[in-house]
Amino acid sequence: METTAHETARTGGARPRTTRQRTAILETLGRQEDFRSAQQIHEQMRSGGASVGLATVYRNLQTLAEAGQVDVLVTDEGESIYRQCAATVHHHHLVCRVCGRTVEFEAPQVETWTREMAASHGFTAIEHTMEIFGLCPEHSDGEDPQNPDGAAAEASA
Amino acid sequence: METTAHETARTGGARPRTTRQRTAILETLGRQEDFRSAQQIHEQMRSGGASVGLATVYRNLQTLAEAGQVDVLVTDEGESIYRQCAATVHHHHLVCRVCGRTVEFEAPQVETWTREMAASHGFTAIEHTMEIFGLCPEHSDGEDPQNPDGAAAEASA
DNA sequence: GTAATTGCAAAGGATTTGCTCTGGT
DNA sequence: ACCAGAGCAAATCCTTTGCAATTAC
Repeated sequence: METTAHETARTGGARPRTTRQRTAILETLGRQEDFRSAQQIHEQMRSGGASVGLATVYRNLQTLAEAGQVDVLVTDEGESIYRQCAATVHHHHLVCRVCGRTVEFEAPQVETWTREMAASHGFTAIEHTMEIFGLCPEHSDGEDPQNPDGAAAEASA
Repeated sequence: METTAHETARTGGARPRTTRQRTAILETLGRQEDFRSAQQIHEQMRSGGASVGLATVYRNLQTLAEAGQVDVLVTDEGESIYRQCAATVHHHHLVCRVCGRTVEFEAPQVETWTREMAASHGFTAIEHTMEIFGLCPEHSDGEDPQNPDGAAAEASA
């Protein structure tokens, strides 16, 4: 992929440069408490007066995601949405279908259980995804318990 | 589901016409024991001698998915993959990252736990997704012949 | 006979990539 | 100065859609 001749012999030796755009993106992410798509973030930044290219936003989000600095989710429409999470360890999300508000949580027992279950089938190198969607307290009152939106996994704001 | 009966439009059901293509698609799905993308299915059908348009495959898979006759998963690359599952009730999947071999399973305790957890945060109308990926027994030891990328970047959450 | 279905091919939408220019360090 | 990073547009990829020709019923 990349044959870097000049490489600081450092593990994962990518040292991110502090550019105006990168800073702005991180700052924007810091304000979000919900998941947003790259395009939404880009548009939001522009509205806020920042001058950033869409490709740059995509590239940075990708980098940040790989670095584990942001969490990524893929909606059922195949769109990637990002969020800067407080937790740095493996965790899951409880997302409000209406406002996108997100609660992070850990589920040690689920981790254990899935691992055992998978192992019992002879599977290794196990990984998993788990997301919970619902209506947050603010959007629960008097709402229809049967949401017309089937398995919608949209986090629109 | 193959009863050739005269159904009055009562059960809110649109009556799908029995076309050569639709039949072929269903038959192909019946043979699969793993998740496949629309394009893969289409190609496979063509290789098998069937003459079907890609759009038709997409349209039918969409219809079948809505009807609950097939399960859909969205990969981390945003591609939709389909599979005709044995279980008709809510269930999850344990999928091999190499060959796609899939094991269906139920996880009542997880269902319960997530429900309680979400409720404790005041959330209602709870729904969730959970998929497990790994390497099946056959692909656990050796390397991945197609994906020289052992550690997949699963959108863990 | 009539309307649903098919089939291209063109259109869409999200994300990536080539290449040049800019700006950190 | 040097090279990672930014920008923009063209290029990809998957999926959807418009519309005439088919075909099930």
